[in-house]
Amino acid sequence: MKEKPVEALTEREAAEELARLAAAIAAANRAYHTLDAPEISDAEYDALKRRNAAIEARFPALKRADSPSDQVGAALAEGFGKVVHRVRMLSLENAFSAEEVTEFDERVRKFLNHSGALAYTAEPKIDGLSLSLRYEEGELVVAATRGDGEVGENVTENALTIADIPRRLTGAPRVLEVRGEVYMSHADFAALNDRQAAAGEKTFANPRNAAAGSLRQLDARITASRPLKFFAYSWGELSEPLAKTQFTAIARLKSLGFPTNPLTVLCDGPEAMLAHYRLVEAQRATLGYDIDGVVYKVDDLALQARLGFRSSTPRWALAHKFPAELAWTELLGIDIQVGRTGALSPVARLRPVTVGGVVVSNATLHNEDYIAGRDSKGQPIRGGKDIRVGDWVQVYRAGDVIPKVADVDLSRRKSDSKPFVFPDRCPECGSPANREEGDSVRRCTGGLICPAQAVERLKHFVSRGAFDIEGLGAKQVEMFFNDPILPVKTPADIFTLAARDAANPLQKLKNREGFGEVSVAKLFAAIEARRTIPLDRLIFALGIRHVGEVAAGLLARHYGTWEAFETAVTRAAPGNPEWQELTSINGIGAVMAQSLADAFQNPAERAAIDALVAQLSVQPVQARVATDSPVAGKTVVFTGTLEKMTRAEAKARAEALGAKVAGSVSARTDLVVAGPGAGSKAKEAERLGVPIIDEDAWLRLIGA
DNA sequence: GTGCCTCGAGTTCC
DNA sequence: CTCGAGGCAC
Repeated sequence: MKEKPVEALTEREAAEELARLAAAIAAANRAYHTLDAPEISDAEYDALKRRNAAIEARFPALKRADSPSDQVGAALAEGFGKVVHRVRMLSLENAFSAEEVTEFDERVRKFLNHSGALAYTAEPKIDGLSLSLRYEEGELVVAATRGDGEVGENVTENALTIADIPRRLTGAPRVLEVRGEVYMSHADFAALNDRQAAAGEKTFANPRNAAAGSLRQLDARITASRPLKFFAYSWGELSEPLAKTQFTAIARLKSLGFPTNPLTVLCDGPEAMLAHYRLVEAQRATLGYDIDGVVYKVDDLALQARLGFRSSTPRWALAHKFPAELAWTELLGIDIQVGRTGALSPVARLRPVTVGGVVVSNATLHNEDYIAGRDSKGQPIRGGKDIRVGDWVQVYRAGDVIPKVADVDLSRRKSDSKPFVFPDRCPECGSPANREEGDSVRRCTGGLICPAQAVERLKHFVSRGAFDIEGLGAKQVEMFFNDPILPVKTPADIFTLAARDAANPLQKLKNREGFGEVSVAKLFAAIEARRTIPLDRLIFALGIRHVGEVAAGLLARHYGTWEAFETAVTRAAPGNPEWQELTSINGIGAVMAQSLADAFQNPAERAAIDALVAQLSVQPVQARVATDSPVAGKTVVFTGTLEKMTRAEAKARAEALGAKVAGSVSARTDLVVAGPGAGSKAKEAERLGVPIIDEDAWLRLIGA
């Protein structure tokens, strides 16, 4: 692989490469220590470690929690290496009705400004786990699970044991990432469970869990003994296109030796798609493997490219799900949980029941209104039936995951049952729990006084997008929160843990049950490493209401430094210049601005924030460095008629290249793209001296 | 004011 | 994963 000099790396490239190096070094370690068969030479291994160290030296903020430079070459005791997907593995938008399918087709055609019918592929949606197989020069080099879509787990050894997956391809593109689903057939699942039971091992709840559990075995020999299968249905990075259409691309994958689903067909529009859905549904029981719906994709790959992606799903695909499985059970009780924002969430405790292959004993009841049988607008749901303890309730798993209560059997309701009374005080701290006007949730007003809120905020603080401290997860936070010797009540306390432990000669953390010398040293090192924190992570970690990961990123990029951010939000009040600036940030409105001002202007909250920041070195964040696109960071306005694409499409493409698309021309506009019929906006641009180009020039500029 | 599109927050089970 | 709601474009 040709390497870019460390000096020339962008931050993003550096982060990606550090992740790749961590995975490569971990894999080499594992191969060396556990398999007795080093895959790379010592010199190559040293080169990887040197490069890793060089990149870390230039970008200290990017140093990973699992950095290889912190490891002494020891084999990783557990876990798989990480793989950064070159092309993200996305999820699909879901639909549950025929109406939503026709709407999908309309939306796609509107986006493309396509008046005629469009062709789509339709195929069964296999209920397994997705896998990405990377082939280089025809050799399988990496197999990775989906993970969170950005980073998956390296399961190459395990994937190589699956008979359906070719090790070697002939006539394939130089780089080819094949994506598909690993699954287990009903017959194999039943036989496996029989074997497991006979051997006194645990059995699996359903084929999907069995497939997932089998693929994620640390010992590949166990995976080899499990009857896993594979269907290819998509692809990631390619060195050259596979075909011009989805349907022929799948045929190409088949000819390369991958199993593809025989129920994949080409449809000329929504009616044919729905007909195929009904056909697949009718055959569902006899297929011999689990499916949970039908997937539709725009067939023309050029059109797929034009449609592009939303934040986490492609615009050109839709998963049409089968109706969820339902089950009746008894509602044993209703508990109230308190979240980090103080939200009181009711949870149903159920007599355990199997729904869709999994035993469910808890289900969400959303909020007060849901239990009462009305939605937040006062409209009756479930026919206005309320939910009472002791009722027989119908449960399903929304999206096959989250258990919910769908219905109540009034005929089985006991005559002495009483409506559930939602508490108006926090069950954890006793503070009043109020509902704000127009809000559907009741919130504890205790703030930091409420132990439940305090501990949930700490959990948020150490969560993945925030400080993400290895060895300090939700469980440990809860333990330290209640610990009499080394209490952690606020985020700042985390950073004084090591010093407090050192100052206590008698009851050292390392001598406690569940801790040892090594794990304590690792924990303290992980905390130390996070003393240096990028501004965006810090802002997110504060857990300010309405300010999530994305908003935190916007704020960090706008203000750049903690000092600038802190000054601005401390001063911001409706109408003043700081407020104006804050709300002028695209994506930050009045609600978020008020929430930020509230947090920074409340003395107790402010004290906690100041104590925390005093412990940290906050890394400034540069305004988004220009990508290699010529329009990155530029503000563009489209006006007049666009002939080669629709407005929505032009906007999406421009934004994908890092440009900001505005609706009106101002002094801050960098470029106006004017089509025929452009009127006042073009005139305004002329007056302000903003460059104006036509659509063709725009397309050339962005290299389309 | 209305209608997208995203984001934020809360949730379950393995 | 889903719901509710914030933010913004039309």
